[in-house]
Parts: sequence; structure tokens; C-alpha cells
Amino acid sequence: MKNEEARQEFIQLWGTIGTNWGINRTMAQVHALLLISKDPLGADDVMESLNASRGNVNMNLRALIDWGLVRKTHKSGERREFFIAEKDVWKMARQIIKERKKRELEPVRNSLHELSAVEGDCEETEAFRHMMADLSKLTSETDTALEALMNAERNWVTTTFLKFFANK
Amino acid sequence: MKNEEARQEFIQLWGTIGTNWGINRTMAQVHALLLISKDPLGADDVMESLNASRGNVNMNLRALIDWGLVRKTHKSGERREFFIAEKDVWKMARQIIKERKKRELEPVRNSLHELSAVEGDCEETEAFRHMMADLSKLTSETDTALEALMNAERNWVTTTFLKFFANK
DNA sequence: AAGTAAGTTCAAAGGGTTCTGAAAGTTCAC
DNA sequence: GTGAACTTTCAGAACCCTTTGAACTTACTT
Repeated sequence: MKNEEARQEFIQLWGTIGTNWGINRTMAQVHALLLISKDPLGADDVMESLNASRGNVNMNLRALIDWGLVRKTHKSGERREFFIAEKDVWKMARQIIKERKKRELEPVRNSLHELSAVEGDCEETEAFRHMMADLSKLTSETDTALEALMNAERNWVTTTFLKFFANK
Repeated sequence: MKNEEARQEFIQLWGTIGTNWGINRTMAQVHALLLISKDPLGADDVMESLNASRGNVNMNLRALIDWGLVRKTHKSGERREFFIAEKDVWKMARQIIKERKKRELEPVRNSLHELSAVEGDCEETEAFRHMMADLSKLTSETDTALEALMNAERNWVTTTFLKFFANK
């Protein structure tokens, strides 16, 4: 496979993964493009590579910065902004987990907790409350595990944690 | 909060979670409804509860069965089919992980592996290959961890694994 | 075998998210 | 202070996924 072809394919792949996980295609594609760009790119470079409009690219670059996956930089002598992605895939993964946890897991935990306080003592309500409690516990445990995983060092995870798992 | 109100809210909540994670709203809502229904429901019951069309409900019940989250049952003396969800949230979570791993993680692993075989030896291509290799490794490790997690017993996870993590 | 009560399918309509592009805003150099 | 370069915003257009509903199939009953 040739270089340019492979790059295009990776951008498509990353876009598809994003779509499957509820992230908009362009955002994922911009991220992919920056991941495989050695040097920082300007908004125009991204527009051209992805055939996307200025507004779209701008919006998604902001979103990526908001997610902590991309940083702005400047080139001396250039007025415009350049963008560069975090290239350490372990840091990247941690950041994505951290954000999704904050944006989606925690609100759900709160809602489930509230729902488990439903009034009533008929059999149906009892079962409902029980389900909410179970789901609440599941999310809490997931939260704990992810929290620990994120505070762990990359090296610890590969050497200790995965080895430990491999023996199970 | 009253019973009926709480049920509706849970159905909405589950639908929203689904949407955020790339699962269609109705499918998640049907799942939610079955999760909090003590007895199996018929397609008509689901249609009425969710105000959805017959075709839509049928399609999403099939999908849930395909995901291994819902089973068909029959009531003696009744011709029509009834549906019931897996109520053990731990089994449910494992099943979701198993399916997403199979449907999404593994194809991505394969694609990344192919992409890491890109030809060329210029600096740019070298960096691209390196990124693909890193992502490939990350997905492989994730795969290993999830595989182990799914083969583990519920009890082992809560007692040993989470305690172990808590000390990190 | 005809009638009835489901279950399934799919083309077209609908709805929600994403994208565009032009106008407005900002920043910097001179 | 003015103009040029660049960035941001947002209303409407475009697009794609989801849903509908009616025709079709299947399977049971009498």
C-alpha cells in the first residue's frame, strides 16, 4: 500500500470508529489527520485535506481542543494558528476515557441514584428499585476501575496489570 | 418520585445513553423497558409503551436478540411471542462488551495492522508506520484486558480486582 | 382450504445532526 | 486609525439515519 492511500484510509477508518461511538465523523477525521501529521497544521491545511468548510473545521478543532486531544501552537513569523495532536497514544486514550467518564458516566450515575429513590412498595416498584440499585453499583464500580486505570502509569499497566490478567 | 414517572425517566435516560454511544434510541428504549418489566412483554405492549410503530419495534427486538441482551419466550395458551431481557446487570455488561469487541474492536485491529505495513522509507511514512504500530498495540492490549475481564467471575472482579485497584 | 392472528419486510417519509458559507468579529502591522 | 489576515458564528441547506405503515409471509385454527 502506498503512503497517500494509507493515510486516506486511516482517516476514513478513524472517522468510522468515531461514528460508531457517537462522535461526529469530521471531528474524528480531523483528529486522525493531526495524529499522522508530523508538523502542526493550519486550518486551511485541514480544510484542504478533508474537503471540509472553514466553519466545520473550526468547530471541530475547538471541540478537539476542548477534549484535550489537540493543542494550538504558533510558528514564528506566522500569524495564523497551527494545531497539533497529542501523539502519545496512551495519553490520548487516557484523555478520551477521562472526558467520556466526566461527560457521560458521572451524570448517569447521578440519575440512577435519584431513580433508585422512587416511592412505593408494590412488587413492580420494588423490582424497579432493585434494578436501579444494580445499575448504580455497576456504574460506580466501572468508575472506580477507570479512575484507577487513569492514575496508573503506562508502564505499570503493561507490565504488572496485563501480566496479572494474563494469568487469570 | 412516582413509579410511572420514574419508569418513563429511566427509559429516556437509557435512550440518551444509547444515542451518545452510537446505539439507536429506540433500541435502547426497548431494552430499558424490558429491563424494568417483571414479566415478558409482547410486541404490542412495547409499541404502546414507547409509541413506536410495529416495524420499528420488531426490528429493534431482533437487534436486541442479536446482541444477546433479550430472549424470546412463550406463554402457554398464547400464540404470540413475548420478550424478556437479561436482568443480571453483570451478565448484561459482559455481553455488551463482548459484542462491541467483536463488532468494532477486532475489525479495527485488523485494519491498523494492515495499515502498519505501508511501503516507503521517508520520514513521514516512518512516522505514520510508527503511529499505526502504537495504535495497534493499544488495541491489542485493550483486547487482552477485556477478554480477561469477561472470563472473570463477577465475584472475583468485585472482591479481588477492584480491591487490588483501590490500593494503587 | 379458507380464515385469522400473528410476524416480517422495505420503499418512502420524517427528523435530527452536521455542514456550509457568508457576514461579523478579532488581531496585528504599519 | 485603517486595512489585511485570520478566526468565529450561525441560519439555513444538505445529508443520513431512523421510523412508518401497508403489503407480504408465515403458522395456526376450524
